[in-house]
Amino acid sequence: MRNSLADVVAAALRVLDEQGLENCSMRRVAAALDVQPSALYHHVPNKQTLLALMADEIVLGVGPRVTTVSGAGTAGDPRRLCIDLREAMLAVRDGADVVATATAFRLGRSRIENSLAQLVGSDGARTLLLYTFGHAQSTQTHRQAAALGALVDAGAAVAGPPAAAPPAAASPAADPAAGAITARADRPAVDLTVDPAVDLDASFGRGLDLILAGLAAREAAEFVTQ
Amino acid sequence: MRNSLADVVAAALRVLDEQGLENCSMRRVAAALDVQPSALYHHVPNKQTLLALMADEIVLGVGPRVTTVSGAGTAGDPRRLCIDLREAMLAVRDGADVVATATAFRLGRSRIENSLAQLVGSDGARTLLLYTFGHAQSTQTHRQAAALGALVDAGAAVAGPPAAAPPAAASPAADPAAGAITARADRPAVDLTVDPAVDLDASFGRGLDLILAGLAAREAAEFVTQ
DNA sequence: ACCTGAACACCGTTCAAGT
DNA sequence: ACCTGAACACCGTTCAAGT
Repeated sequence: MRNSLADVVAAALRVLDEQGLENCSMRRVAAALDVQPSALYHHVPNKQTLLALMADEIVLGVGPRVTTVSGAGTAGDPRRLCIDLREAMLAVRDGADVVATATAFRLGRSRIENSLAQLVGSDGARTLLLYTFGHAQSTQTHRQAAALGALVDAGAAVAGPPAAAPPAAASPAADPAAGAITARADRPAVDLTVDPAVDLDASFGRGLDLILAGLAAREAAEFVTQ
Repeated sequence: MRNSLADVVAAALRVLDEQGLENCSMRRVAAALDVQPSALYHHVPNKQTLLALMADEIVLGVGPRVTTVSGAGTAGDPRRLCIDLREAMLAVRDGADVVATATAFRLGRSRIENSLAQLVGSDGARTLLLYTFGHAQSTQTHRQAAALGALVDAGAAVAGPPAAAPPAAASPAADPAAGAITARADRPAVDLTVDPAVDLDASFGRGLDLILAGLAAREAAEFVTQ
């Protein structure tokens, strides 16, 4: 016996984290295992299935915390669950895309959506889940773009009038009016990745609170109606 | 003069809608224009830029409705705007993925996020926007999987014990406990695409209302605090 | 059970060259 | 300005065959 399915999934996750989703090919996963590409098809019927298994692995540790210790982490906090989910996805490169896509297939039947549903009902669960996916995917894409832009941007100063929309990655300040202000300082553009105007972790928390406030308001309304 | 940039974008959108994102290759777009693949690079520096232009086109008509006619559509309704945005994305195959990815690059600077921000503030805007993206992407992926599963599923009845997770598209009822109940009726599984347990359009509306309720609650709280 | 080797029908992008 | 033709370094998947 040489490689197990678990080996394949683990190798695929390594490749994903190191090279990103667009470079996470069956051929590269095979290479990481020192094996021919065709060997993977003994373990997995196709790439889509492998991606689904990777998604399961990424969110494996995420679930309701049933530690009955009184204190910070109360049992079954929906806010905590969403934050944990987001962090698990952000922990591996392009993890949000992989998990969101795989979960969409089983919409309404995923383990995490069910956990959330027990805490806040099915409408609240789906809203929280899909908001979390949307925010995580945006965060991850935005950060990668910023990181890539920071590498490119010394050479990208003046390139002539762009006939249409400029390539997204090249121009951090996409607004043409702001271009003249920001462009062409001699200092390297250090703070692109940080971008204090958009602290995405804090932004996520505020959105979460907004949804939870909506749930609380609904509960209060139902109480009055009774 | 033969093809303009607009021609290229239009052709790309046609290919996207007919063949889906994974088949929307530069080579196929070129073929749709009766042109060599290399010709596209006269209009566009790379595929990513083309996708961004397609995204802009998909959401072109979406914006605050400033019709001052008293009645159904009041000026600048955030709920209407999100629904319009979602419908515009769902109207073209894989449109949600394309738009969500392109918008992530300009997070905080997109036209639609700004429109929303004027109505509900920046936190509310981002929450609504990213929830809308998350829900639309899930909806679109789920529907495509269901449609695909409906084609396959006659032959997919019994295939032996799946060592790990089964390919997502093949098994509509992923829960192993539910399998014995649902599996192997002689009738064709007609209602897979409809799936009344998950009416995703209504689901989206309820989540939207939840977020808007949270915003209203926050406003009320601030009013009290003053 | 797990893998090799070869093949098939594809990709995005570059570049010299044409009109 | 817009396009061709050829090339480069890749894809996912299949299939007969080996051990």
